[in-house]
Amino acid sequence: MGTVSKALGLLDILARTQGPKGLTGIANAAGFDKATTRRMLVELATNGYVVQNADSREYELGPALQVLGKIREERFSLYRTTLPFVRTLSEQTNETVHASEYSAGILLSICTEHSTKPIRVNLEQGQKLPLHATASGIAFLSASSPTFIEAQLRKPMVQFTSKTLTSSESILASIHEANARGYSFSNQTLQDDVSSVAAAIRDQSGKPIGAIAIAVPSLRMTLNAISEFGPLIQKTAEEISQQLSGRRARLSRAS
Amino acid sequence: MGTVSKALGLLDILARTQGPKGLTGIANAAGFDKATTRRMLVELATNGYVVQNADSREYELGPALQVLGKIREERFSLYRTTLPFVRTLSEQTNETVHASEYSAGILLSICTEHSTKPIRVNLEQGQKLPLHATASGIAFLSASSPTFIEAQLRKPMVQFTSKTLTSSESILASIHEANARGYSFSNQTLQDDVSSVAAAIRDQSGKPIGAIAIAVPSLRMTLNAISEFGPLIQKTAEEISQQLSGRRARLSRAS
DNA sequence: TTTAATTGTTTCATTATTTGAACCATCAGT
DNA sequence: ACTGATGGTTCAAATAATGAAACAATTAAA
Repeated sequence: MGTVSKALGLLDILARTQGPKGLTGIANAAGFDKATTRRMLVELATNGYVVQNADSREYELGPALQVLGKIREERFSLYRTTLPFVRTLSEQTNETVHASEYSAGILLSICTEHSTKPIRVNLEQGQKLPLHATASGIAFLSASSPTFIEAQLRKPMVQFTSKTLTSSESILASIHEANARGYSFSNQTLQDDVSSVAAAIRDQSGKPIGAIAIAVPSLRMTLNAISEFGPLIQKTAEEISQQLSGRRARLSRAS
Repeated sequence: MGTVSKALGLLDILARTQGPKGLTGIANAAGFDKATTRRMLVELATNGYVVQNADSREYELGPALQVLGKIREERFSLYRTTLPFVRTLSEQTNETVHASEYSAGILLSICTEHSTKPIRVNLEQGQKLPLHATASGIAFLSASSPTFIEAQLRKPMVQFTSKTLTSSESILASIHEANARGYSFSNQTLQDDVSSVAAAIRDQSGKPIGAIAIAVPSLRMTLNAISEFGPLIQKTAEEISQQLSGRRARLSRAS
């Protein structure tokens, strides 16, 4: 692993843990030496990616991330487009709904709205969704080219739960099912007791760029629920894809 | 410069230039070798910080930045707090208004609203504001501790325009003036034909954490304008500081 | 108050990664 | 087919990263 990835890993740690963290805590979490960790944090700090509290000496995410995030959002905002859809879908179903964007072999959850029910699926900001072990991933694959699918299936697949599918054959079967139905379905493949339905979001050319999913406690994911949520998520994904392709002109005319 | 800083510099380049960029373009802009640049871009890409268009092979900022930016914003959002103030101030004055946050020796512009006048000050997203050469910086310094000021004045100060102040004495004089008036004033110290008034934003303890400024084409920055904008920016900065300290409880009660 | 323990910071010889010139591959235009 | 760009790859040499250990500073315990 290169030095850059290690440093970026520190950002991930700061993002995942709530609140600021001390040097040794970060070093332990990352598995790096104190000295190494510190040098990286200092370097990140001089670039504004983290800030160190002058009193407590603890580190936190820095303003540069906000700046870059906002620039990225202005240029290409799957987030902005999906947000209203995710919201309404979550209100309609009162279940957790999330959109994700493909990047570097995985889907990155970019937009989540939680159910208000006492038992609900909880999703962290920026949760990583492996292609082989999530409904979103299967939906994404089912909208991908055969060569892409092949390449992904050749990669090693982590077994997250006892129900995670890790063989090419079983994944291909899921993909075919998803293609037949128009949406994908996963049952506890990434986390125990979580089931999801998902559909791919596509760009103008039809190439998938992400996915949207409804994540439900497996208890509530009955056949009835599937047949209600499935078509819903399929329709929503299509609407988002359409808005991403065609409607830009119309939107800018209106503003 | 460490490898990490170099890689982060690439992100900066992608942020500054509009739209995607090819490998050689980025390498040239950064002044690194193609091979070096590529290795870094690949590493950034595998972490989601940049994405490469599969067809054009061009690179762009990646979704990880949005994710981290949003997490940071949730935890500590000077941006969210200042945005409404920046907006109303910009409407009131019809001039460019921007807020900035201190990080690693400079102020980072985090929130800008532009004037609608044909001649206006234009400010890039994430513009870096050196402490010695901007009204925001002087305002920030004038709210800082003597030891901090001293440390900053010992650093080398870049001469951006013919009017940039680069001696400790002249900067100290500006700081004292700002303290006397309650707001700072700069005249073409960073860019030609741009004048600004600014005031510091403080946290609970009174320590400055950023600044807010009105940036005006020097032509329009008359004595009248200064005496109108100055007290305005001072009052706004105080309101923001108050909201950052005390009002969190009240706001959450209201929601 | 003294002692011990914890955390942050610096150093420096060792080690491993980064570097960049040269090379190859691919594509677009002539 | 030739030419000039651009993206991508290789590998010995150069350099930067590493981490154990020492040190400092702060906090907790005795």
